[in-house]
Amino acid sequence: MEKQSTEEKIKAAARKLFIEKGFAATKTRDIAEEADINIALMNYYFKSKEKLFDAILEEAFQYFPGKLISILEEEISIEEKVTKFVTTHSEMLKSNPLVPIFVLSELRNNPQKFVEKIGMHEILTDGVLVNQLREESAKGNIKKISPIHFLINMISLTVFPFIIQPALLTLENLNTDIFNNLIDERKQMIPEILMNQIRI
Amino acid sequence: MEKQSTEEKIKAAARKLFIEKGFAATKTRDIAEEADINIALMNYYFKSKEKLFDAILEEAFQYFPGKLISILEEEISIEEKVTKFVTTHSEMLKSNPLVPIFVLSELRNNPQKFVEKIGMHEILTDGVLVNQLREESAKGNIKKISPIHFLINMISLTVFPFIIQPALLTLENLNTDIFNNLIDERKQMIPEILMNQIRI
DNA sequence: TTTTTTTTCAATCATTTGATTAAATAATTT
DNA sequence: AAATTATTTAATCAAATGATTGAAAAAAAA
Repeated sequence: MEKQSTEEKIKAAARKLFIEKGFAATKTRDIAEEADINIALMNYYFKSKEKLFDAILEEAFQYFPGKLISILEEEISIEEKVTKFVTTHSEMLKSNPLVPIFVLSELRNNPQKFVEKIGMHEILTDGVLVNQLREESAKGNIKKISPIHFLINMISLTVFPFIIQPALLTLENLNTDIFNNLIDERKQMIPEILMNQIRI
Repeated sequence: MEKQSTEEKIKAAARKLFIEKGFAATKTRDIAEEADINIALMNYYFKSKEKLFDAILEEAFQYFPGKLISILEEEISIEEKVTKFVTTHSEMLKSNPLVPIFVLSELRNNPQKFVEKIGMHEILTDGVLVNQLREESAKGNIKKISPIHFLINMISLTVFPFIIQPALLTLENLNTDIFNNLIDERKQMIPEILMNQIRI
């Protein structure tokens, strides 16, 4: 374990707590304690709790969605793309299972910000996947489907289990390992479901 | 508009704000202002902010999931059941579109409570739908499927659009009417997807 | 080494927040 | 009407919270 800079310690602690409890429920003193630093240092490095939150969000947005969106833009078949997207997304979520709850609960404060950062509009109108779905159905290779429904279905089926994960894990016969097994099963199942729907 | 009792005014205001902003971000003074009452009345009627929250949650749980769970227990075919469940659920969510974000973001504070209230364990082990899926696949009428995946898929596909609704509504070409149209389309689409998956 | 700059700290500030009090008003009972 | 009970209010409290200060310590530059 190499020594972290104070700035990194603060970010790591804040990231953990914001994700676990949300912005409003995370107190500056919680962050200071978790990071094992003096409260004043939080303001010294980040000016305010809000700016710290923004900094963390900014970083997360740089890494997290970019990787997924680039998959949507690859020039591979729809089936390959769906499989790759769902697999990659599932693995990312297995490493960061609390992220979906965090995103959805902060979404209500500033939905615009999230939409812009992800580039949702472009994905839905000009994205390669959207065009593939249009072209292939025009050629008669797949059933006609509304791209927005197809995307919503794909993301719903992948993300939602993580949203209810805290609930599922309270069941006696369900622990993290079993949950992750379910997710692995879904990496095969979800593409099958989606392709089933459009296969002629 | 008939006159509301003070207690009802407080509950209505609190319900609105808790759902919009969550527990931690909703301040007692916000509730008092929204309800147009003196702050002391909140404590007079409900003792504390937390007890007020619990009272509202209690009421919501009495109404909301009960109706859906009873559908799962009806003695009708799987296809009828899925269609009825998804339709009813969608209509309920159209009337209360912010409920999923509220429920799921408060879930992290006390997942046990939610699981118990819904009776999740019973649904997953002894529920009529779960048994139907087992029996029909044993008879060879449908493909073998893990009931937990089937339920997760059904609920994911229905609920998730409402989770991203605030984001979707920021898009220029998407308003509430168009969103509700999408949901209506999904009332047909989701049962098709689910039955496609298990049809032999 | 001395000076300067950067980083850290304990103490404290001002505001916000959940809650309470005691008095005033309204409603109900006798 | 008088007495009693229930409801409402303005004022206030104590704790929590986000942020700041000025001095001390550590690091870097001269």
